[in-house]
Amino acid sequence: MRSWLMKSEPGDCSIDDLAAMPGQTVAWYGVRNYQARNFMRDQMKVGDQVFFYHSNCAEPGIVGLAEVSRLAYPDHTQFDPNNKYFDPKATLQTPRWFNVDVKLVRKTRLASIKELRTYPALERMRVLQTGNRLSITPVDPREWEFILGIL
DNA sequence: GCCAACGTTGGC
DNA sequence: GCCAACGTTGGC
Repeated sequence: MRSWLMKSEPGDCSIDDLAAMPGQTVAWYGVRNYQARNFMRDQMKVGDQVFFYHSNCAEPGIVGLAEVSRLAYPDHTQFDPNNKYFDPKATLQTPRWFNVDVKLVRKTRLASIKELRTYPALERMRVLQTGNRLSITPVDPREWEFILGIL
């Protein structure tokens, strides 16, 4: 089992939005970055652990634990011309974008990016590197355990 | 709102 | 296949 960090803009889907979803589950559609897509399509398994992270907001940071609840399948928004994630180069036969489903495990306190940066144990964590823009990053097992310990 | 960092696009 | 221009991300 692997561990991941997945960013979501709270204005788009916050941890409370996730908690209010049927089954507390959300389809992680809209990823349009190949590296992030490949993580979902090629590596994520049902049961993988996820830190749910709020990005591009007043208080960015980890706000909950989640898990992968469905293997990657074609992202339906790529086929819809009226959707902002529409991709004219994608077809039903050759979809370009995939997403997993993510299910809430539990909300946590906010572990802000500012706080996370204070821990030497996390100084190599992907999401804390300057210039990192990947919305999905693998989390080292030691980093996962460390963060669980401070939540 | 600023802007640094990064990914993508497209002309050559 | 290079690389400049452009668009986006996301912390601050």
